[in-house]
Amino acid sequence: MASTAAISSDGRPVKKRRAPIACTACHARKVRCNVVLVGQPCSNCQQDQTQCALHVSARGKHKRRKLNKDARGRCVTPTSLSSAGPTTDAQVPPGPSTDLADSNPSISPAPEPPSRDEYESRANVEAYRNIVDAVETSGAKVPLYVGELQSLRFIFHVARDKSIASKAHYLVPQPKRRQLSPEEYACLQAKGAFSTESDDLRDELLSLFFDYVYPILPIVDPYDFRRRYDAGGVQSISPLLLQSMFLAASNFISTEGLKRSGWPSLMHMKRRFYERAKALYDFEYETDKICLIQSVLLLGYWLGQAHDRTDSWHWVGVAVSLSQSVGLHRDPGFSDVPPSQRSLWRRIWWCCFYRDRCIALGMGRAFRINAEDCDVKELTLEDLVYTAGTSSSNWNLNQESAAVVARCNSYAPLFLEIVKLSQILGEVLASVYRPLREPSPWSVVEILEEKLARWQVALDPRCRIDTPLTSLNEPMAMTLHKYYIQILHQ
DNA sequence: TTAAGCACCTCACACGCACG
DNA sequence: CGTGCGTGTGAGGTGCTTAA
Repeated sequence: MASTAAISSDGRPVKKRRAPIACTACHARKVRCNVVLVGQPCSNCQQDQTQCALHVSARGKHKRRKLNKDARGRCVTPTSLSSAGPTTDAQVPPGPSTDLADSNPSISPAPEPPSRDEYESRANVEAYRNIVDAVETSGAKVPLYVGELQSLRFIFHVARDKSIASKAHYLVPQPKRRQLSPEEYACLQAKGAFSTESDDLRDELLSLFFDYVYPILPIVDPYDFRRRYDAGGVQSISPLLLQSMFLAASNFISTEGLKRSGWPSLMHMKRRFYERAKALYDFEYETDKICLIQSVLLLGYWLGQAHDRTDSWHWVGVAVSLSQSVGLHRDPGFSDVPPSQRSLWRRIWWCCFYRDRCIALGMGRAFRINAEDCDVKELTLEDLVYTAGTSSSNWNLNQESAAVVARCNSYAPLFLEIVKLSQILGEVLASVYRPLREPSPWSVVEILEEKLARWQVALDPRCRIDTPLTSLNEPMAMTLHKYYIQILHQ
């Protein structure tokens, strides 16, 4: 009755499948609803100009009675009668049974045309397979995250392709840069978005970046960055990333450096770097999401004014959102992602984590990252230290770049401690920021105090302000960062 | 055209059985 | 004995059909 046998073009009866869910209006009128096929509003609601709301199912919420063992087998219900009759497609058990039918042509029914649902799944599988097959091609790669088994990966699951369904992270060819219209290009040019500054100022800003920004926000791989910079010059660096690095580094420029640069004031300089980067971001110039995340994290260094819509809070939110969209919050597991990429992704994720906690503390708001939704491995020294080759002379970098990478290596323990402190800070914030809950009991405060005390005891000696200098070559910036950690702790 | 009775479909859970 | 799979069954839901 419900599944009426309509007649197909070749004369065979075609079973009409029921919709898995009907809208409240169709449900009330007891008429066929196509909300699943066409989306809201369904055809009936559209025709009647009524609101199309989905009916909340109570299925599965009712506790079932225990079955009477004796009654089983003897009692023949209408359901069991219907099951004994001609099987509907819904009653065909999934998996091997269909394969068995396929292997025996004598008992296999005539092939049926795919249903609409099946057809759409096949088309999606094909589309995603093309992406996955493209992984083998050479050239720049960007991450693709297909989520959990109940999301896009479900499509692969439908296709019973276990090798695909077991992975969520992929590296796929980087999409081509969007073709800018002449007006857009002229606008970016007018803002100076492609300006690389004079050689002296650029080198000074990049040097400041790696000494003052990188130790507490190691979002780029210094070896990879300097190697590309040495080989391909400034043209090999993304304009968006470059302007963002300039912005972050300009906070640390000396008075003499500012005078030499020719900019009228520090504020003027920072505003221009920010406007250039923001213009590149708004025109969607950059297609590599990893590069986008690195850049927007740095844009968080723009403090702006009280009424600014795009302040640090905004940019950290964008960075966290983008990171989650490419799956940086999840461990890549068995995915074919090389170790160097995994390390970089981990660093970027923990940078997001640290900035999220830090901005939440500074602005007195709730943090965005729920630690329970993330299973990224803890950061280690190996993720932050470039060790290939025994000495910097083997690194295939020029002398200046090798010195930068060596200094970055020495800063590594600082960020490890910052991450540990951020994790405790998150717990402290969660215990304080409870608008709808009872204040945390004193016992929780004591536990957190103990955690902080334990962190201080276990603090890496290289990060302590009371530890004597290990070497006369220790950079001045190191001392500054040690004090920063102490302030963060207090 | 609309309202509603009711056949039967779908889902989730209980249970039995095979297998390691 | 534990685990996984297949099957039976109760409950909720859909929508065909018919009467008003």
